[in-house]
Amino acid sequence: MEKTTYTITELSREFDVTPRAIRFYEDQGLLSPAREGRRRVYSRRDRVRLKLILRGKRLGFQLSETRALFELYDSDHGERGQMQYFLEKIHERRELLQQQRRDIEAVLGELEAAERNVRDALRKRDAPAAEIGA
Amino acid sequence: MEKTTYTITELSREFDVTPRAIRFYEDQGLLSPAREGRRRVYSRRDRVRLKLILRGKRLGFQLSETRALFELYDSDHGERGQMQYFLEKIHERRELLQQQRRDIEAVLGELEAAERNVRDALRKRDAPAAEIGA
DNA sequence: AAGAGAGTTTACGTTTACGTAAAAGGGAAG
DNA sequence: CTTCCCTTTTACGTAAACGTAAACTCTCTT
Repeated sequence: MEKTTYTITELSREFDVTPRAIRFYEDQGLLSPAREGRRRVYSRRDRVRLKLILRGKRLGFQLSETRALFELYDSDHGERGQMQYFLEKIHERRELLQQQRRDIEAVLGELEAAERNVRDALRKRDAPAAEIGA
Repeated sequence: MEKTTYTITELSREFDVTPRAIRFYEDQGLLSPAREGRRRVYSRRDRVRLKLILRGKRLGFQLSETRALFELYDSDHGERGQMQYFLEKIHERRELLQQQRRDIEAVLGELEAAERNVRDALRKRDAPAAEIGA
């Protein structure tokens, strides 16, 4: 059987975040785990959301932005206005991500160039005689 | 002739940041423009650095991290230890960027799927008769 | 019964990256 | 000279995302 519920410490270990952070995401309206008495019980849906939150963070999303996307996703898909709005948001986000990807390509390229330079310099140190051109 | 110096407002307009931000980067040791009296005069090197700072920001670098990279880059390339350290930093940074790129691919994929869903839903609204299957 | 260990609430503290306002210094235009 | 505009310095303010500490509550375990 696949695991179907999680405690806060399980999730915090799996994703390497503190329980404090997870509770904070709940405060901000990004998670809403069930309760068993006072204790929080996380479903698989909660777990997926946590994963999405963290991925969003890695990409520079603010929590409020991620929450807005969740709300849009949960909202009434029948409302035409909502859907158009959602499409706009998707478009904006895509532009940002594509810019980010270009930035990454640029930096990766520069890193490679820098690495080659350093390696060359190291080679010259290790075989200084070669510098004479023989 | 290519432009060779810039004022703070020129740069702030070109890159769409406030002068306040540019001065702040200087406070943090990321820029060190010349002075003409009290006024700041930015060279092309300063301009390049500003561009790099902003790109770093888009990728989630903290200013302190960008500064560290600048310092490494400026530092004594003759010192073997420095060079090894630089290579390590490059490696770390590359791993992070590659993870980020994977995140972006994932999100772009999800955005596409979400967009298709919404567009389908819109089509069904616009041609409800087709739902019957005729 | 008593302690250990995890989880909870409440609330104040902290860091990063600037925003914003106040006060003052040129310089160039009228 | 006065006015206007840009720039500078100084300094306090702020939002986001938690960290950290205090004081409880439960639930076992010994």
